[in-house]
Amino acid sequence: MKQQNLAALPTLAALKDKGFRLTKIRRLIVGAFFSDTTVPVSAAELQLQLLASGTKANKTTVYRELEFLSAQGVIVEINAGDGRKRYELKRYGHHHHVLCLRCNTVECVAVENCALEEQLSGLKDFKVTGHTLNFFGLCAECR
Amino acid sequence: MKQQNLAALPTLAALKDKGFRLTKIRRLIVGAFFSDTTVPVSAAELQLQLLASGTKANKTTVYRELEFLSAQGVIVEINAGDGRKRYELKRYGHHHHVLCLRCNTVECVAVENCALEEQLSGLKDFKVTGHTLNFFGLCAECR
DNA sequence: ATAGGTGCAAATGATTTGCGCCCGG
DNA sequence: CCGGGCGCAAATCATTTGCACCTAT
Repeated sequence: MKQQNLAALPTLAALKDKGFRLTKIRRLIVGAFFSDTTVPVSAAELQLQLLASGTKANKTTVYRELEFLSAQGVIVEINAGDGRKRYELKRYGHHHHVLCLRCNTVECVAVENCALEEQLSGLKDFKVTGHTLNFFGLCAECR
Repeated sequence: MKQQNLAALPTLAALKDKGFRLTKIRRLIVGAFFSDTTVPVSAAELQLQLLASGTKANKTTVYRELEFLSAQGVIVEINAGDGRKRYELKRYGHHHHVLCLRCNTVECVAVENCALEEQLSGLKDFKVTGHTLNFFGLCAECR
């Protein structure tokens, strides 16, 4: 059972190189992000995933690990606008999100010809460093 | 002092026509949205504005009024991604927001050639009804 | 008078923090 | 061994809800 999530290994090795420990929970969480690369997860969902795979992790620990992995640039925070934050693996392909207004699930999408930051106007002295773009609607099941 | 916020009067009249009461707090809140049309406000900020203009309003009342005005289509909810919701007057000119990462202020901006929803790809059966686009960066004071 | 509004206090829900114990290197 | 990690409980913060009182119409 140790051979799963090979994709996570370089990231784990990098963390270790930086002097951080590779605890069981950390391995599992990083592994989870690498095994499900399509849907951003919330802290609670991640805690449930761990539980489902047989590991009880404290809520606080999950929050702290998400904060840690964000700080390390492994994952990024997604804010869907419903109360909870979600996280996904940081990947350099730029993309955006689609949210179902009924069931609150989040999907990733691409936008063609995305050069939004160059198209801003009316900005007085504002240094833009990034953006988020969320689409809202109804997913296949909720329509 | 009764002649201020003339711009709010049609909206107030419309609410009255629908059978809702024009209480002092309601008039003041609608008036506040019409008098400062540039910056989305949070519930707490709005409560402070009322206080500053001499009216004590309960936090709960402010939240309920914001919910009410949203439901009536007078204002719209903006989610900046920091914990708090903000609201601004609903206007039909489509625009987006710029957030300062340091002081969390929000400004409104226009994006040229904005046809985002037509540019989505890879969406399986998702019915898109709207979007939010937030830019992040540093405002003039925080740079 | 009467339904819509308001205020206060308590509940909720997500996230954070303090602190002592534990374990990976 | 020892500092980073972990769990538990309590604290925060924004927002919501229950309930009794108030007031615009």
